[in-house]
Amino acid sequence: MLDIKFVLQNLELIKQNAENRNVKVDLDKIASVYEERKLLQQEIDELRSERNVIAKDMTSCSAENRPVLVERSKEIKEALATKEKRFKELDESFTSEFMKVPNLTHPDSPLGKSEDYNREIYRYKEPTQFSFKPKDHVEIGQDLDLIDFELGTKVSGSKFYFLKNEAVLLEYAITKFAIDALIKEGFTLISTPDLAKMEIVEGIGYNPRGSEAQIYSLNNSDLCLIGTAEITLGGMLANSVIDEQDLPKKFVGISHCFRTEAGAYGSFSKGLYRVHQFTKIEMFAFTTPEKSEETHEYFKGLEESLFRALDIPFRTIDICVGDLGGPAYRKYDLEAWMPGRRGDDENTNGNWGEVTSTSNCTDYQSRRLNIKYKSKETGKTEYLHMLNGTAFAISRTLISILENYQQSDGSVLVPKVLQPYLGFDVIKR
RNA sequence: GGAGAGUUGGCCGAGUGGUUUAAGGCACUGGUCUUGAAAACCAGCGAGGAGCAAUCCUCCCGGGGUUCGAAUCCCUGACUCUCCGCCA
Repeated sequence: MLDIKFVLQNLELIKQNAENRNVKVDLDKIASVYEERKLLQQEIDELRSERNVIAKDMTSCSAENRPVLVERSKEIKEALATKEKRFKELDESFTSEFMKVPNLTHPDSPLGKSEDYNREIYRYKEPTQFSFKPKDHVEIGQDLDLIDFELGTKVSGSKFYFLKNEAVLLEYAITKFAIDALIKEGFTLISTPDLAKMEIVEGIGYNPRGSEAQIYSLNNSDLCLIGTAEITLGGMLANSVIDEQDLPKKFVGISHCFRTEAGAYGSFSKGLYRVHQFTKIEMFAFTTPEKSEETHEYFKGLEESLFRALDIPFRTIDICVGDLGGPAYRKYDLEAWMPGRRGDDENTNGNWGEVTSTSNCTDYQSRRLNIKYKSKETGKTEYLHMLNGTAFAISRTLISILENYQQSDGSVLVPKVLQPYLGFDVIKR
C-alpha cells in the first residue's frame, strides 16, 4: 500500500509505474472514488459535530427545549445511518482497488515487461563441466535413494516428496550452516508458525483468495498455510511502534513453506524445483527508510557469500520492473547452475534456476501492517522499511548440490563447508 | 473443555452514561540551573482524517446493538491472565 496523498499528487507517475510493472489498476477510479468518499466524510463530520453539540446542551437546556433537541438529534441519527452506509460502500470500493497499486520502483531496476529484461550483475564461476553426461537430481535422488516422489504422490499428491537418508541429513546440515553464519551477523534466530491469519498474509502482499492464489487457506478458519516465513516474520511486529535505537532488527527464520503452484507444470518445474512444500531459511529486516537500500545490498551480499561457500556456480540478477511482485521496490535473485535442468533449447542440458531472492519492500508492507518507528530526532512516528531475503530454500539447494557435485561413478560429493556438519564427504551406494 | 478476571496513547495506569475534547506517572523533546553530567524545576508531548486557517471529525481489542448522548450498558468474536480438567 502506498500513501494515498502521494498517489493523488503524482497520479501520472503512479499510472506509468503500474503500467511498467504489468499491473492493471484503475487509478482514475481510485481518484474519483476517493474524492466522493472525502466529500461524504465531510458531510458526516458536520452531522456528527451537530449531534455532539446537542448532546452537550442537553445537560443544561430548559425543560421545554429538551424535546426539540431530542427530535433534531433523532433526525441526525437517521441521516447519519444512510450516509454511513454509503460511506462504507465507497470505502470498500476504494480500498480494494487501492490495494492493487504496486510499490514504487527503484530507478536502477532494468526497464522491461518480462524476465527477458532481467539484468545479470554478478557471476560466480562458469557452468560446471562434466566428462560424462550428467544426470538430473530426480535420477540422482532415485539412484542414491535420497528423494522419493512416488511416495510423495501416493501419500500427499503430486508435487510432494519424501526426503530419505543423507538428503534428510543434508537438510539439517544446510540449515545449521546458514544459522551459524547468520547468528554471527547478528540475526535473531526464530522458528515461526506455519500458519498465519489472512490479514497478516494480505498485509505482506499475498492474495490468499481466488483461483490464482499461491497460498493454501484452511476451511472454516481465517488461517492460511504460509508460503514463506516472510509472512510470519513480517507479521511479528504488526500494529506496533519501534524505537529508532532498536533498529535495524534482523531475524533469521526457519519455516516450512506451502505453495499451491496452481498451473505450474512442464519440464522447467520438474522434480524438486516446484513443489507444494519445502523448508526455507529466511532472512528478514526492519530498518529505517535511510538504511533499507544499504540493507538490501547487505542481504544480496549474504546470499552470494552463502552460495559461494557451497562453491556452486551462480549468477545474480537484478529483476526488471515488469517482473517485480506488488510489494517489491527492488529485487535480486540468485540463480544457481543446474546441470540437469532443461536448457533454453530443448536439446541442450543445464540451465540457471532461481535459488534465492531478496526484496526491498520499503514501506509498502509496513503501511498495511501498521508498523512504525519512533524517530529519535523528531519524536514522530513513521512507517519503517521491511526487507526479506532467502538464505537457503532447501529443495532447490539440494538440486544444485546433487547436480553440480555428482561424479562419474554416480556418487555425489559433499560441499566442503557442509562436511563438518555431516561427518562424511561423499554420498554413494 | 469448565469457572472467574481482564484488554485504555511508545510503556504503566485512572476512569461504570453527559465539565474525559482520556487523569496521573514513565519515556521522549526543549529550557532553567551546572565546568560537564545527574538530580531538581518549567514547558511541550497519542494516532488518523478534512481545512489556507480558526476549527471540526474519528479512534479506549474487533464486530453489532441500546440511548438525545457510550471508554462506560447489552450481544457477539478474538486474545491475555488465574484456577480446574485433559494431554504430548
